[in-house]
Amino acid sequence: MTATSSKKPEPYHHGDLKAAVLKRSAEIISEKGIEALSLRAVARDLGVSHGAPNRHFKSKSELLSALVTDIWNKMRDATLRSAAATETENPYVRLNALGRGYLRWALENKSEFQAMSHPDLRLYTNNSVKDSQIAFNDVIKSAVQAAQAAGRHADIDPVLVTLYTTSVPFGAAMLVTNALMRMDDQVMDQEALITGLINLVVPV
Amino acid sequence: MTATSSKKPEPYHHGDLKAAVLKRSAEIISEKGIEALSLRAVARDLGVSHGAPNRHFKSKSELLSALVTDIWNKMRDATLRSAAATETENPYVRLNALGRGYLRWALENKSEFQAMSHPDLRLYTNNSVKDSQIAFNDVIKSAVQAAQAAGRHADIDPVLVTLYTTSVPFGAAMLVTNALMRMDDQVMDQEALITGLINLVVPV
DNA sequence: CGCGCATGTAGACACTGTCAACACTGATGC
DNA sequence: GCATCAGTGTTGACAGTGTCTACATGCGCG
Repeated sequence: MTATSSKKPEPYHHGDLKAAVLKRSAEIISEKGIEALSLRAVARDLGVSHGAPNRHFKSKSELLSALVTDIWNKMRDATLRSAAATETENPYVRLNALGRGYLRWALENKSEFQAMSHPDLRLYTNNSVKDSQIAFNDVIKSAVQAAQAAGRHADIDPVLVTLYTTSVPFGAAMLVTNALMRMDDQVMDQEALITGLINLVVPV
Repeated sequence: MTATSSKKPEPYHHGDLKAAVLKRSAEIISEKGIEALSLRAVARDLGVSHGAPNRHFKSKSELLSALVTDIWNKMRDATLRSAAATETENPYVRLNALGRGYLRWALENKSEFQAMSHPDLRLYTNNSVKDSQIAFNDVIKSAVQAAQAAGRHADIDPVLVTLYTTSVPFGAAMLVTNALMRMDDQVMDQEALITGLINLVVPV
């Protein structure tokens, strides 16, 4: 029955179940989407009893929060890396690169992106998730305001400009990954779409 | 026990259970959000056995599809009404009004808007939902192309321009209704936000 | 060495969607 | 006018879920 029946007697304590649960959960989300994630399924996959994960996560919400916090951070890193790669101080170029980096990450990590914005997270807003969101939003806000200082929509309420600037890559990612918008024949190359779209919001 | 115990003997057949289920489901979504919707809860609310709704909806998915189709249509009507109210043929003004109408509807019908874009709908794409989406997207696409013909981003791929134009109201609605973006102190009047935001995408 | 606390197990509970077997009702065909 | 039968509602079952509690185990610290 058990894979390691002869060699290891499957030690009573897993060793690092918490990390294993997080890892396997992330895999399931990537492979089958966040809908397919269940505590019991993860426990089964790890050859552990159904109640074991509860020792490490008081609720499914808590597990989700941990996962999504991690996803937010990975997204932020990818986005910032994309901006850093331009090696510029031109705020337009930087903002443009941030937008492209964000959108590219979302399209290439569809499941994670969907998990980030999953409605289940609305119910029990963990603070760590909120903190990650705020940290990322602050980065964007700064970049937007730097561009404003350089003349982009200089005379408009920064809150409005930030919302506008954020809405495009985010909204496009949602529309495309959720197939809410029919992309006729998607003959368009993904990178061309990313560049073309972001250029409409932040011309360089 | 039953409310009408003496007068009506609670007839075996409900009369129009299908409509009642749809109505009550829509109410639940509006009041408590789509997460709180369960077939059994609806059945309880209607004083009917837990299996009864299955006679009218083979699955929860089917119920959701019917609900969301209806929501899409109501959203489309509200949006088109907003555009019609301008009584103009200027494609810029019309497109701007469409954007404002869409965003206003989303903000004022938060639960319905969230239901429209709920990931559960990804699983089993009913055709009626798809048709409603396509019908609405076609309207938007036409309006966008009319504006292109009048000079707005005239030399850019229409697919790109449509995605861009749609992303702003949609993305903003998602960000605001899901509280994914921190709206600092939302001192800003809602109508000012709507107008200001849409003016950034479709200046008039 | 022994004890305590963290961890894992096993079972129970309430809830969900879905299905099949049964019951009732109203309309249709004769 | 009556039998039949499709439509509708009921009931019970099943598998699955998250969460809780009582119990078992074993690691590490005093």
